[in-house]
Amino acid sequence: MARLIRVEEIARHVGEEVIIQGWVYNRTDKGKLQFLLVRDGSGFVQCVAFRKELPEAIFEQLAHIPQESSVRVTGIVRADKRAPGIPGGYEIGVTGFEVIQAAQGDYPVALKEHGVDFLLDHRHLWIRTPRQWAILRIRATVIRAIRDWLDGHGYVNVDTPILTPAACEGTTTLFETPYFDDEVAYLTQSGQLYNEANIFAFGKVYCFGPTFRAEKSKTRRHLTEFWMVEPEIAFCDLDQLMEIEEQFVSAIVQRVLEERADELRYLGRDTAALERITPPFPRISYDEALEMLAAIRAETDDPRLKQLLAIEWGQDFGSPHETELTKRFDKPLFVYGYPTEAKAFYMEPWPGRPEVCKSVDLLAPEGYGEIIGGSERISDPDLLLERIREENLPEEAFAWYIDLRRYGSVPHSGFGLGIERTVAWICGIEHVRQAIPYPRTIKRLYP
RNA sequence: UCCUCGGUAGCUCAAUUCGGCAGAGCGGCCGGCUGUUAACCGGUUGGUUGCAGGUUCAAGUCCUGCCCGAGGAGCCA
Repeated sequence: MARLIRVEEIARHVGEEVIIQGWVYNRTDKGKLQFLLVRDGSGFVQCVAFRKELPEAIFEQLAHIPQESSVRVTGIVRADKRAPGIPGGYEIGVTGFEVIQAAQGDYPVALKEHGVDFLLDHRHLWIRTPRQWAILRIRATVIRAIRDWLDGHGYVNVDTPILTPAACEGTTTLFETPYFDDEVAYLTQSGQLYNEANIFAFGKVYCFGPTFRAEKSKTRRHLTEFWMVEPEIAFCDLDQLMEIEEQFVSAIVQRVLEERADELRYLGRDTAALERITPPFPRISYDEALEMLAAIRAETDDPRLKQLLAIEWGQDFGSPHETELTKRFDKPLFVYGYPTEAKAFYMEPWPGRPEVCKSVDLLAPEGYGEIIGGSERISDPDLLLERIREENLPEEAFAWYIDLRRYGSVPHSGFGLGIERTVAWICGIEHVRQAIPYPRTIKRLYP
């Protein structure tokens, strides 16, 4: 009696008669021989049907089944090196075929080249194709690795609000939404301030969810809605923070290598580059980074690059700076000790150098840019108040935040890791919009 | 907000420096083929050239304005 199986476990069923439920991804018509590539959500498998081996009516139905129809296929599993699919190398010799629904009308997403705009308009269908499917499977594994690592290291998941009364950081643009009785709420751009409250109850915490930035950024690294995991740790200084970050990021990458090898292979990812991602990661200071950039500028003959890399002490790095710096390393790169003026108000000053703060960014290799921003936070209430006043932030809104430093303040640190940039880097894809199921960009709210 | 590139069939694109019958491939449909890998071969289907004006005997092509998209800068994860 044939058993229902999932394609991802097909290797365990060689020689058995099985049932696959799924959708017709592609069909190759060879006349008396039909190849169906069927996907069932867990993988893609080739089903081979010969005219002489099936009742005529069934074979005719199979030979005309439209792309993306839902079907139930019965057949014998066999190993065959020629068989395409994910995992591939196995195929099903069809003994039975049942149509659940024949797809109606032409399917828009052909197995051919399409433009970006067309694909994004059809994102609800595009995610069925193997490349997008593989990326989103890896995203799910990244998220699971994140939660498993944090849960396994004593962190408590404490969720923070998405509707907030004010900016966490005054600098970036917020999405505004009407709230009851003529009030206004903002979509969160970080759970950090709430995380800081939560560590005084739980020690080590993280929040994980969507965050929103109304920046008019149009690049391959930006979305207006993106997911971020933000751990925050009590009794933790900047050095300890970097150790946590490199352990954390390495664990995520290694987990994907273990569990999503088929998907990485399908994407054509150079896995050797990922296998190198183990602690420790190189660490350079902002000052050292500036020296490196000056050296790179001196070496290059490209006037455009010279122009792009121009930077003065006090400025934050742009994308070109990050790319050039990370080119010199084959692991993620820590850059710490940014100028205070370039960073948020809550960052602890460097001892003896108030113009520098105890911040650290983690830059991904291969030009994927900043995947983590973090810092040690100010723990002294008076200093925090002073910084809030310097930045002209509304003091009343931060009353609760200053409270945290009054009742048992401790050195503490935290960071935020951007999920889509991390997934894009691990997958080796060109744009973060493919690393989230339904990307939201400045020009796109559909589907 | 700025810079660069683009918008022609359902999709991807072509249409000759210098205006002259709007085309091909793919997809769909019909037929052929027992090992295809985005199959291949033959036939067939398919157009408000982003929008609005203007110049001209004639505009996809030239001019003006607008709309939309992409990549990048700035900002950021």
